[in-house]
Amino acid sequence: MSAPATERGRRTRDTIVRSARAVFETRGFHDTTMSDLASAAEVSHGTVYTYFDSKEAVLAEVCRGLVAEMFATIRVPDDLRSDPVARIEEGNRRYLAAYIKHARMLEVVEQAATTDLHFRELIEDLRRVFVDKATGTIRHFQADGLVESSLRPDIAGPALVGMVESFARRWHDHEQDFEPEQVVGTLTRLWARAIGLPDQAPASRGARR
Amino acid sequence: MSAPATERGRRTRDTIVRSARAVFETRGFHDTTMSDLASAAEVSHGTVYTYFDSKEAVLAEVCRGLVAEMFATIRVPDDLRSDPVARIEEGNRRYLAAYIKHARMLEVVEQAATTDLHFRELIEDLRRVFVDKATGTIRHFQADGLVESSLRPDIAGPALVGMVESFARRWHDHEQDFEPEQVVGTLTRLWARAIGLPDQAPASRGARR
Amino acid sequence: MSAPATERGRRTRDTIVRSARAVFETRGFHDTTMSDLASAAEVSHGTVYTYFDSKEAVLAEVCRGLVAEMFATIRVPDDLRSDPVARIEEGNRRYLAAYIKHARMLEVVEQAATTDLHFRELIEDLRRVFVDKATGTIRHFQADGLVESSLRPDIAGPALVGMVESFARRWHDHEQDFEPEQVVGTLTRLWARAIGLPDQAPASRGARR
Amino acid sequence: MSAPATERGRRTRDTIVRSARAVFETRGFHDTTMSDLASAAEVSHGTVYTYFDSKEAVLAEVCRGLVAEMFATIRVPDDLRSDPVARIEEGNRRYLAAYIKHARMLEVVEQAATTDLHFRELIEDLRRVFVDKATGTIRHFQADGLVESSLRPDIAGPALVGMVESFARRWHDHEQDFEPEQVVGTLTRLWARAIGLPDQAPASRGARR
DNA sequence: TATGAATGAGAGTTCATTCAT
DNA sequence: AATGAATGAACTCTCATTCAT
Repeated sequence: MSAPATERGRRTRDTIVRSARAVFETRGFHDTTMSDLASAAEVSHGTVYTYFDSKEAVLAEVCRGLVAEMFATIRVPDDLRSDPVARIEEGNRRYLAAYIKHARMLEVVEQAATTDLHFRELIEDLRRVFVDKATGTIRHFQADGLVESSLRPDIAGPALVGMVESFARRWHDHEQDFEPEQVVGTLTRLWARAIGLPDQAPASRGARR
Repeated sequence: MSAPATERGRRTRDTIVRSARAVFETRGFHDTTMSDLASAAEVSHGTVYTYFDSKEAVLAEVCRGLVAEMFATIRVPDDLRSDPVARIEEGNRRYLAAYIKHARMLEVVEQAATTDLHFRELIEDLRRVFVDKATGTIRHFQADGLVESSLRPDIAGPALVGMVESFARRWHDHEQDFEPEQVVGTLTRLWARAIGLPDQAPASRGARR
Repeated sequence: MSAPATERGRRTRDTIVRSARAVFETRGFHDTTMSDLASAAEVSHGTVYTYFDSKEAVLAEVCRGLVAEMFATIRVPDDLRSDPVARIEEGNRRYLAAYIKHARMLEVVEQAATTDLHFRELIEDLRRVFVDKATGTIRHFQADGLVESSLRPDIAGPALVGMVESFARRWHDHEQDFEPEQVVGTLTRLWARAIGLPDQAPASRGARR
Repeated sequence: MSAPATERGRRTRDTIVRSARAVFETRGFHDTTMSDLASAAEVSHGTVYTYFDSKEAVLAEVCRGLVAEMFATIRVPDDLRSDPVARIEEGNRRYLAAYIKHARMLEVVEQAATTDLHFRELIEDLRRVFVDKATGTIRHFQADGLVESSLRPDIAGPALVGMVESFARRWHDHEQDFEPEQVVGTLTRLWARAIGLPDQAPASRGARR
C-alpha cells in the first residue's frame, strides 16, 4: 500500500509526509484530520489513502524521519574524550539539543501514544536507548572503581535520564530562556555528582557563576 | 449550572463524580464518552448535563479531588527533622507514594491536557508546587552554606523534581517491581549528592547493599 | 440499543420501520442508504442509529413483520377438508396469495441475502417450513397408500414447493395477468398428479377449460 | 473500447475475462472491486478500463462465455428418442448437469441482477429458452393427444421448469448429496405425471427403490 | 430534578473512474 | 498498450449536546 512505483508517486508521498509533519506540529495528533493532511499536501482526500492506511500510518512515517534525525543529532563521536564527565557533558549537550529541536513532534507522539499502543512503544524504545546507555555507563564506572558499587544502576540510570528529559521538556514547554551552556553545565554537574564522580572543574565550564 | 439545590441533587452529582473517576481510569479521557459517564452513574444521559457543562467539566471536578488527595498524601509534617537529607528523603518517599497511587489519573489528565489547555495548566500548577519547594530548599541550603552558591537553583530544582517524577512515572508504567525503600534511598542519595550535600549514611538506609 | 423506553420513542421507531419497508420496496436493499431511511421517516440521521445498529438491523426488523404476516396469511385452518387434493389446493391458494402480496419484499431480502448470511438463513428457514410441510404431506399419503412408496419425498417435496414458489416469483416479476384461480387450479393439478393422486375433478374447478 | 487491435491486446483481454470469472465466483459481484479484477489478471488498474467500461461490462463478457457453455451442455441431440418421457428425462439430466456446473456463476449473475437491469434480462432470456421449450413440448403433446387439452401450457410450462431449476439451486446451495440419477428419475417422474403422461417404467430407471 | 429522544456536524474510509505519463 | 497516480462523491457511523416531557 505504501510504496509508490514511480517518481511522481514518490514525490507525492514525500510531500504528504513533509506537510503532515507541519500539520501535526501545529494542530497536534487528535485535532488533525485526514482532510487536514490532504489539503496541506494539496492532494485529494483519497490520495492520502493511496499511500497510507490511516492517520496513524502517516504519523508513523513522520516518526521514522524523526527518530533518524534524533539519533543523527545525538551520536557522540567516540574519538576523543576519555574524561568521564566530559563525555557525560557532551551527551547531555547533544541530547538537549536534539530534544529541544524535536520537542513539539515528541509532544505530538506522546499525544498519539495516549491512544495508540504503537506510539507508546516507539517512545519507550527511544527512551530505552538512552536509559540503557546511561545504565551501562554507570556500570562501567563502577567496574572502574569510579562509582560506588552500592549505587543501583537500574534505578540511577533511568532517574538521571529522566532528569534531563524532563528538564528539556519543561524548558521547551515554558519557553524559558536559559542559556543553553548554563543548562548543560548544571545538569552535567548534577549528573556527575549524583553518582559520586569527582568534579572536573575546568576553568572554562559555564555552570559556575 | 453545577450547584445542586437539593440533597438529592447533591447525591446525584457526587455519584457522577465518583463513578466518573473509575471510568476515566479505565478508559482514559478521549475514549470515555458522556454515555459512559451517564451509565456508570446509572443516570440518564441528560442528567450529567444538569450538573456539568461538558465532559471536561466532569474531569475538572474529578481533578479537584485528585489534587486534594495528592497534597494530603504529600504534606510533610514540619515538626521534626532538621536533618536536610532526612527531609529530602521523606519528601521523596511521600511524593513517590502519592504519584504511584494516583498515577493512572495523572496519566488521564495528561491525556486531557493534550487537547485542553485547562488541564495543561492544572498539571503545571501541580508541578510548580513541588518545583518551587525544591528550588526554595536548595536556596535555603545555599544560604546556610550547605550547597555551593554556584549551583543554579532555577535549573537544579526543576531537574531534580523531574528526576523523581519521571522515575515514578516509568516505574508505574512498566510495572517494575522495585523495592520502594530501595527507590527512595537511591533517589534521595542522587538528589543529595547532586547538589553537593554530604552523605548521611545512616546504617538503616535501604539504598546500600 | 433497539428498545425505546417511552411512548414517543416507540412511535419513532415504528415510523422508521414502517417507512423503511416502503423505501426498501422502492430502492431495494443495496441502493438504500441510512440517509434514505432517515429522511423517509423524517428523522435525523442519528435517530435511526438510536434504534438500529445498521441498515441490516432495520431490514431484520422489517423482516420480522414480514414473516409474521406471511404465516398469518398462509395458515390453513385444520378444521374441515379431509380431501387431500382440496388441502393441497387451499395450501397453494394461500401460499400464492402470500407470496404475491410480499413478493417485492422477498426480492429485497433475497438481495440482502447475497451479501449478508443472516438473511440467507432467514430465507432458508422460511422455505424450510413449507418444504417440511410438503414432504410430510407426501409421507402421510404414502403411509395411507395414496402415493407410491417408491417416490422419494425428500426430492419431491422441495421440488414441488419450488415449483409453486418459482411460478409465483415469475408471475410477479413479469406482471403477467393470469386469473388467480386458473393458476391455483393448474398448479394443484400438477402437484396432485405429479405424486400420483387421482384427480378430483369437481365440476367447479377453474383449471379446466 | 472493447476491441483489442493487437495480438498482445487480445491476450490481455482474455486474461482479464478468465481471471475475472474466478474472482466473481469467489467474492460474488458486489464484493468484487475493479482492483480485485486487475490484480487477479496481474494487470494495472487502468488496463481493465482499456477493454471494459465498467465492472458490469466485465461480468457481461464473462456471461457470454457462461451462456455459451450452458447451451453447449444442454443441447439435446434430436437424433434418437421419440419416447416423450425419455426426452424429458434427457432434458432434465442435462439441465441439472449444466445448472450444477455453473451454479456459482448463476448466483453471481443473480446478485448482479438485483442491481443492474441488464443482468436481470439476461437471466430472463436464459430462462425463457427453457420455458418456451417446455411449453412447446406440452403443446405438442396436447396436439398429439398425449396430454389433456384442458391443461394450461402457459402455466404448466414455467411451473415445471421452475420446479427443476429451483430444485437444482437448493441442491447446490445446501450441498446435499443426492445421487444424481435418483434426482433425474424423480423429477422426470413428477414432470411426466404432472402433465398426465403415462409412466414408462423402464426396469433400469433409478427413481424406484 | 430527571429522562431519554433527537439532532447533525463531522470523522474515517472505499472505490469506480479519469488521466497524465 | 499499459501503467498507476489522483480524484472526489458517497457512505457508514459516532457522540457531544439540546430540548421536550
